[in-house]
Order: sequence, then structure tokens, then C-alpha cells
Amino acid sequence: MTERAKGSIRARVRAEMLDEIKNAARRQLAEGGANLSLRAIAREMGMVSSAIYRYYASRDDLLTALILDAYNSLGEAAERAGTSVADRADHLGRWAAVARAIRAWAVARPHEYALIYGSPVPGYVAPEDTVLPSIRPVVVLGAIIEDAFTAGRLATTELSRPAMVLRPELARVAQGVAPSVSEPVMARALIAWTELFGALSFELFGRFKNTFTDLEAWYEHQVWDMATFLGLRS
Amino acid sequence: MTERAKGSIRARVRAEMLDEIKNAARRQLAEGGANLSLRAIAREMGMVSSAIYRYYASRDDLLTALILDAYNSLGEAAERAGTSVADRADHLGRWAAVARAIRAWAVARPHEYALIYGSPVPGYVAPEDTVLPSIRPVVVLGAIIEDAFTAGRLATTELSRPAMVLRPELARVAQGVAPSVSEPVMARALIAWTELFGALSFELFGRFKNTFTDLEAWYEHQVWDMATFLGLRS
DNA sequence: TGTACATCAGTGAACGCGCGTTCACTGATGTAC
DNA sequence: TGTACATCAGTGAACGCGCGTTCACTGATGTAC
Repeated sequence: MTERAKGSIRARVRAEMLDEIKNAARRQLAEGGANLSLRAIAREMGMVSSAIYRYYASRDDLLTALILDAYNSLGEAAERAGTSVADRADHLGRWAAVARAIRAWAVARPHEYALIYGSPVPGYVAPEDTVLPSIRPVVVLGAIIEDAFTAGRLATTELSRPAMVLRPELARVAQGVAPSVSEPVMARALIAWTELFGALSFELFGRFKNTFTDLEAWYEHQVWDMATFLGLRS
Repeated sequence: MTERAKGSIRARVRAEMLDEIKNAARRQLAEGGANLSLRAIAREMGMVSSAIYRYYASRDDLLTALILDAYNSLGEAAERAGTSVADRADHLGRWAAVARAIRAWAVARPHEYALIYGSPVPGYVAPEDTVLPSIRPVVVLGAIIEDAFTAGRLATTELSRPAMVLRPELARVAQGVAPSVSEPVMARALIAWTELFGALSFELFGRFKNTFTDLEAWYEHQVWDMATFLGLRS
């Protein structure tokens, strides 16, 4: 038992080190962008650079860990916001809450946002297991659309019809996140989704620096207008 | 005269070199991302690395030249597409032509797209004179909205009202690109714009790799649905 | 038209720096008997 | 409970590489008289 406890202490210390390295790496990201430097991380932690290799097999491994963390942390934020609205029938409120949570997350961690939604890191290939965490926010949105639709509270006027090639793929997405919904509605949801992330990229990458001073208000307006577009009513 | 001619020959050779260096740099971008290396460029051109300094004062200077080129080349593509539609009253056709031209440009030069619409290059600050070239495509879009509106062919139903803080800023944008148009309509135009670039970023940065096989068709659908959202009718 | 001088492109060596990764090692901590 | 051994974290030196930028230089090309 004592042995076990001691063993788990070592394991816990190790887990803490894994985290501390990631934290140092995140701080580095804030300065050097995606040009993550293992040596700089080691320096910040007061270790010798080769010591990092006790914890991560390579620079790419560390990058993968950071990317996974970013996806999961954004996913959690979206999920938490989605369930925070007490009135489950308030679909518009849920949509707004999730959209705001995503922006809050991104604005607080612009470099982690850039890591997962910015230009790909040259030479780095994301492994397969980043796919599931990366769609967590889409699942949250899908649930809102699904609920609104099955409650008959989704206005579906003026829908453009997606081309034939797109339908099976839209249907597949819908099956995963909003099974009752038609392809044109699913398409709209993806479009609204795309707009929100487009807005965040524009904001965080500085495109609206000379246009809007209150970027939060501008985002809020977009969230609202996209809700109209989606057919969500209050 | 002969002297002049010779002088201009030298100037022309110099201009060609400026271009060739940029071309080599663009090829490098395709491989290493924004990690532009002067030495690699010199190597590719069969020169010694210091020779580059006869043409560009620093790495940042060259980067600025590339960024300016990218903005202007995208701007030209958008303008050309905008004027290519013979029937000026076909606002929907103009919108689609411009949107398609932008995608065609981006898909042909993903790394230049990333340079201007991806995550900012760490440590690099874009100089002021990139602002004007960067808004050329917005001007093209603005003209279409303006024409559609003054022709009474822009459906303006269900417009959300922008918050007070946003109005003067939206009005200022409108004044520059679509002077007859109201703030809510201007906001919608910017939103449609944001959606298109969001779509391109998602496509080029690989977000829809596992979702859509025919990304051109998906973009086309978005262009169409955004036209509906904007109130453009055929 | 021919010659002396100025301008410019490109060279090659060097400075000072940073990087990821490997490897043999030293000690400390945990484990088995 | 005490001791011998195994595991593991962290060290320090090294490998081999790449980078941006400076500087004194060599020749070739253009200019002025």
C-alpha cells in the first residue's frame, strides 16, 4: 500500500510535469507563434533542454498534446455554455450562450485559437485522434438545431437547395449531430458555424482593427443575425 | 538617349530581379509556410545569401512586398470578376462571379492566402500601406450591394438592428463602399463577406477534409445561400 | 568617339545566434525480498 | 525492518544543422566630359 502510494506520487508528479511543460509551451506560443521551441521551454522551466524528452518524445508530440488540449478545452467551454441555459426550450438563448462562450474562449487564448483555427503549422500533420475533440462544438450546435427543429420552432423559409453531390455528405453530418434535420437546414447550420469562426479569425488576426472599436458588440450582432438566418426564434 | 536606354535596361533588370526573388520566395512559402528563409531563396536562385540585400533591405521588407503583392493580386482578381459580368443589373451574377474569383485565387495560391488571411506571422507588423490594397475586394462587394440597393432590387427583410455603438462605424464603412445603404444592410454585407472568408479558411486549412469531397460545390452553395441572406435576387 | 570615374551587383568569409535530438552519465526515488 | 537492485529524472556535452545580417572586396556596367 505504501509502495503503491509512493508509486502514484511519482505518477502524479509526472503528470504535473507534463502539464507544466504544456503551460510553459502555451506561454511561448503567445510570443513566438507556432514556432514552438523546446529549448526555450526548457529554459523557462530551469531545466536542460534534453530533459523535456523524458516527457515528450519530440517537438511534434508536444504540439499534438497542445492541439488536443485546445480542442478539448474549447469543446468543454461550448458544452458547458450549452447546458448552462436552464430553459432547454430557449434555443435562441442556447445558441447565443454557446457562441459567446466560444468567443470568450478564443479571445482569452488567441494563440491556442490560432493553433487550431489558423494556418496549419508547416510540416506538422495532425494525428487522427484530434478529429473527435475537434467536432465537440459542432455537436453542441447540432443539438440546439435538432431540439429547435423537433419542437417545431425552427423557421425554415427560403432555404437554398444544396447540389446533389452535397446531399449525402450533409445527411451524414446531420446523422451525427442533428438526425431529424434536412440537408438544407444542416447546410445552414454549417454556414452559421463558418461565419462565427470567420468572425473570430478576422477579429483575432487583426482584420477589423481599423473598422470596429467594440468587437464584442460586432460579434454579438453577428450571432444575432446568424440566428435569424438559421431560423431560430425567441 | 543611348545612355538613357542603357540606364533603363539596368533598371529593368533590377525590376526583374525583384520579381524573381519574390517568385522564389513564393515557392518557398509553399514548403515552409511563413517561415521564409532568405538563405533558401538565395540558394534557389544560385546566389550567395548576402546578395539578396542588394534588393530587399531585410527579411521583413521582402515579406511586406509579398503581402502587398498578394493583396493586390487578389484585389485585381475580384475587380476583374466584378466587371466581367456584362449585365451590370445582374447583381446576383456579379456577386457570384466575384465570390468564385476569390476562391479560385485562394485555391491556386493557398500559401499566399494564408499569408494575408491566416494567423499573423510572429514578430511581423504590417506597415500602413497594406491597408488600402487589403480592402479592394470589399470595395468590389460594396459596389454590387450599392447598385442592387439603388436599383430597388435588394430585399431588406428581417434585418437585425445593430447596436448603437456599431452604427457610426458601419456608416463610415458604408460611406466608403456603398454610400446609399443603411447600417443594417452594410452589416449583412460584412457578415456575408466574413462567411466567405471563413469558408475559404476552413477549406484551405483542412477543416472540411473529412466532411465534403466536392469543396467547390460546397462553396458554391454557400455563395448562393449568402446571396439569399443578403437579399440579392436574380 | 574614347577615356576616367562612379555606380552597382554579386562574392565570400565571418559573427553570433538558435534549433532538435542523441547519448553516456549521475543521483535520487521506488520495489522486492 | 533493512538491504540490494531496478527504475526513472535530470545533466552536460556534443552533433550537425540553419538562420539574418554585416563588411570589405572584385568586376562589370553605365555616365560625364
